Amino acid sequence: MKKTGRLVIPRKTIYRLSIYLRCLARLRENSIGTVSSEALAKAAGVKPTQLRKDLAYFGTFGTRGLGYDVVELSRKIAEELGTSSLQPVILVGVGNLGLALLSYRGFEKEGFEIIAAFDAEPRRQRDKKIKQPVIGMGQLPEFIREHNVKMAILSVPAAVAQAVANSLVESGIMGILNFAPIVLTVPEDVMVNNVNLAIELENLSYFIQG
Amino acid sequence: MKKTGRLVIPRKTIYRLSIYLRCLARLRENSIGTVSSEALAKAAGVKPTQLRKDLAYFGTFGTRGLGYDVVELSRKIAEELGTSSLQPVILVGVGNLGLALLSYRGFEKEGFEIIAAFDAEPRRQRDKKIKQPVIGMGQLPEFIREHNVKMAILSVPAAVAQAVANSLVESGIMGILNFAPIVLTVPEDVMVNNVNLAIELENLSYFIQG
DNA sequence: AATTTCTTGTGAAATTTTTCACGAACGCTT
DNA sequence: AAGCGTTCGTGAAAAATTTCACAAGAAATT
Repeated sequence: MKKTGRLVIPRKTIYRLSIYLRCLARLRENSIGTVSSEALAKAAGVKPTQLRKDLAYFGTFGTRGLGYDVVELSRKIAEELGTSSLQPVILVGVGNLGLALLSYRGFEKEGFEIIAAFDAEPRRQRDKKIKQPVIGMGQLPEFIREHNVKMAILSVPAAVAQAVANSLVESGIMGILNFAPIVLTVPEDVMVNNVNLAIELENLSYFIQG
Repeated sequence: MKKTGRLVIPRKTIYRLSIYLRCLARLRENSIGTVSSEALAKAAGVKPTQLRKDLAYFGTFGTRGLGYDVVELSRKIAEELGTSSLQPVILVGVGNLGLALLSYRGFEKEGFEIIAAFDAEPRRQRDKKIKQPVIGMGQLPEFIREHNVKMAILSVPAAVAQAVANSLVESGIMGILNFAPIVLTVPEDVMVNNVNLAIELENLSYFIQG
């Protein structure tokens, strides 16, 4: 009963696949060769059946009675996520948060590299800790096309976020990680993921006072 | 048909309430006094019926034929979220990301203040842009109790995240905004929100290459 | 004040997501 | 090689969430 036709995988499942991948990486570091759905699910904070359902969307990799081969499963998930190859990313908006993200090196070891930063006032390049060039907004479209960049981190003020997003999309950006606290309007085939730290804190705040 | 007994409001709804609140703030800045569910929903990126359902969880505030009073609805949502009062927050782990978050002033105007930072090596206080004191981990429990802090931002390396989380919980922290790329195990009444920027990028990457 | 127009609030339907339950497949032991 | 104990894969059930459809209520208009 193997379906070769690619099913649509829910967004939530994709998120969880990323989590599984990180748990598997830790297992691999500890030289663990095989893992059951129960153990991996526990490490990922989900139920075993959910893990198995998630994997079932794109194949069957386990061995009954034994579990999953850690290396093989890692490879399959990475392949499905398309994380195998490095993705160049640009960052737009070198304010407080933008600068913070640039100085954070955590992306690199996960397969992403911020290759350049853009700002309306590029002379703000005062911070020595960042290695990326800070370029004026005028050169943004040209840079995106030349380097065939598909993903952008948007950390500009809310007031200009939509305008900048429009420009990004026009130049060929297909995915935006948006830190501006507004809902961006983009064409259907462009993907936006929102991150709003204030909302996360607000959310915590709600649930802890019940 | 008014229910006085408090319904359990789904987590997703709480997230959206935060979004509505920000949209309403923008309307207020523009001196708009009244808004329909259709207009507000569009600004928030949801369907009108969903907005109305979300609000219905904790009351009925609209006027049929007219819409919602922007100021009143803001107040009601803020009240429901418990955002009315300032919440003190601490940050643990002044590495790259932690330092980045400290220098980011975006929380303040949203009702949260990072009152102190902690690190195993507090002498890392090299950055002049941050105003918060960086304190040794030894004083963490004492500080939490003395200042009655309930929320913490966790930006330590994955390897020590669980241990630090345990210590936080023991000292009385009830909500953790976790940037460490592992799933924390905490008591049921403690809330954890995970933020993983690499996963967000990975997720984008998946959907743009379909 | 009656009528029209608009927009909310909500029960019901539809959809999505999660969980359950169990047959099937495999390794291990005897 | 037969039997036992695990653990996967998956159709079906359950739960959660979203959307629909429309009655009801309020303002605006004539």
